[in-house]
Amino acid sequence: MIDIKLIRENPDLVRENIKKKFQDQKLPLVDTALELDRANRAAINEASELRARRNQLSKQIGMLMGQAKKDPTKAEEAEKLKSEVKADGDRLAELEVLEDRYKSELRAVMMQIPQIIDPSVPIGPDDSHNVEVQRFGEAKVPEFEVPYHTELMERFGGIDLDAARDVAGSGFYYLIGDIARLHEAVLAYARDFMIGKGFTYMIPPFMMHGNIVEGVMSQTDMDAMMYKIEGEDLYLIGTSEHSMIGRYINRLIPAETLPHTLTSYSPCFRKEKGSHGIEERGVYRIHQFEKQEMIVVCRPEESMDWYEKLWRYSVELFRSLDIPVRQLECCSGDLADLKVKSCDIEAWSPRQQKFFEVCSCSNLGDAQARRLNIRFKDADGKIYLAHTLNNTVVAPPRMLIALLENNLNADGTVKIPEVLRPYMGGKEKLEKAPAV
RNA sequence: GCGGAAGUACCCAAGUGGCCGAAGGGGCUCCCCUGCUAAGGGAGUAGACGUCUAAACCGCGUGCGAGGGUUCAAAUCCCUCCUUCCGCGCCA
Repeated sequence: MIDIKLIRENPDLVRENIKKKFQDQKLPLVDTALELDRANRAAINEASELRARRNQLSKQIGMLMGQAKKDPTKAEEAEKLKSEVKADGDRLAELEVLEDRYKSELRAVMMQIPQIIDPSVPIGPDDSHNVEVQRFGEAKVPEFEVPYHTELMERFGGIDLDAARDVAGSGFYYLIGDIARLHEAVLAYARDFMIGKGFTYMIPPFMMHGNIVEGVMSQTDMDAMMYKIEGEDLYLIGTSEHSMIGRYINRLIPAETLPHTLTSYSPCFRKEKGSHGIEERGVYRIHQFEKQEMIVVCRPEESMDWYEKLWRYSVELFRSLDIPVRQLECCSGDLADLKVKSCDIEAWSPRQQKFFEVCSCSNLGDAQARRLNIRFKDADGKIYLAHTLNNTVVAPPRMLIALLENNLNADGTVKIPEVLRPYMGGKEKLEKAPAV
């Protein structure tokens, strides 16, 4: 959400931004917002004048009522004033309804107007125009054939999708034995990696109220992603970012504690509406997965530096697991409405001989902060909206695909990267095992 | 889940319809006094949001857990919800 003042002062900038995001159908919203804003302020002004009058007269009535005990004529005066105040009551009630209506209509419109994107964001209509910025590590194609990841996992007795379908439907999994252990090893390693970078480890709620959902994501994302608990004002989180940012609702953060650099663990639940391609079977796109996340809440002028740091942490982590990656920058049309700038870290798939998304790093600017009222008080006493960022450290089910494929040996075993071995009881490789 | 109590500013806390946007402490800030001190005295201390404004000050409005209602007028009366505490029950 952007500042209404920006629309008042510079509507053309806002329109230009909408065009850059190829959302021309939203252009009329700018005028709608201006109109509602004007009407809203007019209603506020008239209503507060009436309230001021009422307050004043009511005070006089109070005094007259007091005096009426000695002097009965004062009671008549009081009655006269009462009817005067009452006469304004209807108009005030009308204005109050208008105020509420304009306010909520304006908010609804403002929620649809996209965040102003960073000037550095490449312009393009959709994800086909995303830009590869840089590669890290050598993307190798082995001599031997690399099987589909579910087949690899089955080789080590590590997955049962059939039973998961019976129990919860497609999009769920049982991980078993060393694969399950490797999954947890990756999470534990990622957690410690971020703690080593000075981040604070946190485990947030896995459910949240509707108002938090609205604060952290756009309506379209919400419809496509979120599971609601029946009969309760509760949603399952789609990522720990949701409840981690929600934690800051209505907070006035002491400036000296900034930046807040946090790393959170949570399971994530997503509807993943619609059907997906043959390459998204197995544990690639699922309704439930686990993720280690990084969250930063910082001063506005620092958010771009943090953005750079955050995606580099992802690269560093994947490189420490011998997985080649690349940075892919989101173009304007592919950028979610709340985001100022965003990029994906993609891991190399030797089987597909292409990169696939494993991390998503975003600078939300003040968009979430304005929706959720997340502010900080500076040393000079002034109050500003904070900036929020998030990035994946690692989401193990999906990243295991890259891990298994890139560390596959010719003999069919999988090398366990050294950094993970302490979390695997010292084990150096995965070997054939029967499924249980 | 059942029963009971409570939510007032940074903290504690008074306040049951009208000069209450809110007594009194503590804390904090500033000042004064004093050389032996975790002493005494004085002053200040509702922030925030909205509106007005070129902007700021001022003014006005909102604001006593949240949302409704009654009333000329609500911290105060009524309703709903949330949270916390104490019992009982249940459960990792």
